[in-house]
Amino acid sequence: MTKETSSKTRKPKRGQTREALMAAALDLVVKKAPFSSLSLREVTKRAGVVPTAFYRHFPDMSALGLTLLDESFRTLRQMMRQVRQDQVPGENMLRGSVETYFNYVRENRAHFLFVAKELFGGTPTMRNAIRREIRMFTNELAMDMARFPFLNHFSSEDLQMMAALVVNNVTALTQEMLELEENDEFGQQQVLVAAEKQLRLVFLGVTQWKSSPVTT
Amino acid sequence: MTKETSSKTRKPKRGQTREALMAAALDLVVKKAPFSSLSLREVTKRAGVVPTAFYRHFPDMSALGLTLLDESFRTLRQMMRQVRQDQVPGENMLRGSVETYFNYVRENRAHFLFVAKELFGGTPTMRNAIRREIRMFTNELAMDMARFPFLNHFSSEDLQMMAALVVNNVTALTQEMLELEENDEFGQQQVLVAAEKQLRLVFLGVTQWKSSPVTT
DNA sequence: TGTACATCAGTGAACGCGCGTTCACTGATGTAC
DNA sequence: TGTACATCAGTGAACGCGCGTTCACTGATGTAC
Repeated sequence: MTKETSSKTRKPKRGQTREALMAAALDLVVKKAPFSSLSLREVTKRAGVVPTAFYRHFPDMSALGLTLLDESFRTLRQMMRQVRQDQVPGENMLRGSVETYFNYVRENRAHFLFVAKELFGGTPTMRNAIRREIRMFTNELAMDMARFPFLNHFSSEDLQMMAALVVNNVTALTQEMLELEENDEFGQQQVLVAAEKQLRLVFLGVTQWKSSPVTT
Repeated sequence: MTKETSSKTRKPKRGQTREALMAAALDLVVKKAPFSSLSLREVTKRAGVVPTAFYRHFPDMSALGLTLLDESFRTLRQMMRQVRQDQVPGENMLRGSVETYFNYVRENRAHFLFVAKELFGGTPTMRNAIRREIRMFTNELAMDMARFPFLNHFSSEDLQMMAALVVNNVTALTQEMLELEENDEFGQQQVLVAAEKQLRLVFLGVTQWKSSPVTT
């Protein structure tokens, strides 16, 4: 991109193995164990290369892990943007956001599973990176909320608290969703409905907070 | 107990190594890694016995893990009973329950950390056992809530949903608490205050649910 | 366009290490008479 | 109380295995002139 790609065909195999390694690791996380318990040899085996080839692309496994984390976060942020962009004001705004979000979870199951398993089982570096991202997520939600007329008189502490409440729940519900089999449509629908109900209840609480006026 | 302990001193070393193994594993989980990544040799080393001694007490590591899980759950249930028992009706019932609960978390940090790390990173057996326990916790909370006069006209589905909302949040806040250093009194106090605020907001929502009458 | 050279990605042998598990053992503790 | 025996908990040597990492290598691809 920067100073390559000059003449003909190019990059036929360029970075292909690197991607294969990442895909292999993600694959193993989904169908086996948390990333932290994968071995370098295991990953290279599934990627179809010899163990030593690994070092051409990453200094060690933890570097691969951080790259995967980065990739997952890009997915997450993209999702946030889409949820915010797709949202139409009014009655079914909440339903729409919830549906968009959980569709994203389903489509990026591997990344979400990877993050969920590292959130507690990973190295301190991983855990901190994930928690930082969740905090950013919470902050952005608080800022979004501040734009609503019936919310903008709350202190920023209260908005943070409310956003944290929502994020905590969505996180828990996401984990619940990930525990279900990929083809368990019924269970997934149930989680979605529960999510909507719970969030609606939370927003009912918000309208009552500090005896602020009720809005429909 | 059943047919032993007949004559003199007895059990000077009986079961002592077994306890040492469990304590060693718990200890390693707290200060190092998730249980699933501990090795048998590592645990016996810390317990001060030779690796082969392990087999006198457990068939393998996963058996030790399940025993630890059992022990942790006993602690958890004990806590639930205490929260329910200590609770005085009225204004500060919520505050009291929250404080009792988080004191328990602090006093049983090792067990909670163990469970938190296994909730996602553990074997399917472990994960299922933990989720089953959380579900029981939710059910009992729903039943407790049904006893309150201003709640007992809700459908049991709605009560379940509300209980799940509370449990989801308390779980998330517990994880947040466990991420803090053991001596970070200030941070812990902050989590506790946030927990109280969030739960109060949830109960505000509950009073509004399905336009039921508001009670103070 | 053709040739000579540099860079790069993947190979395969080899290393030392910690792992789970086996086995025959030892010595302490408990039991029977 | 004393002796003979059984049970039990911990030992230490040994095994085969998968691990991360090193190294010198090979052949393909890209670059300079």
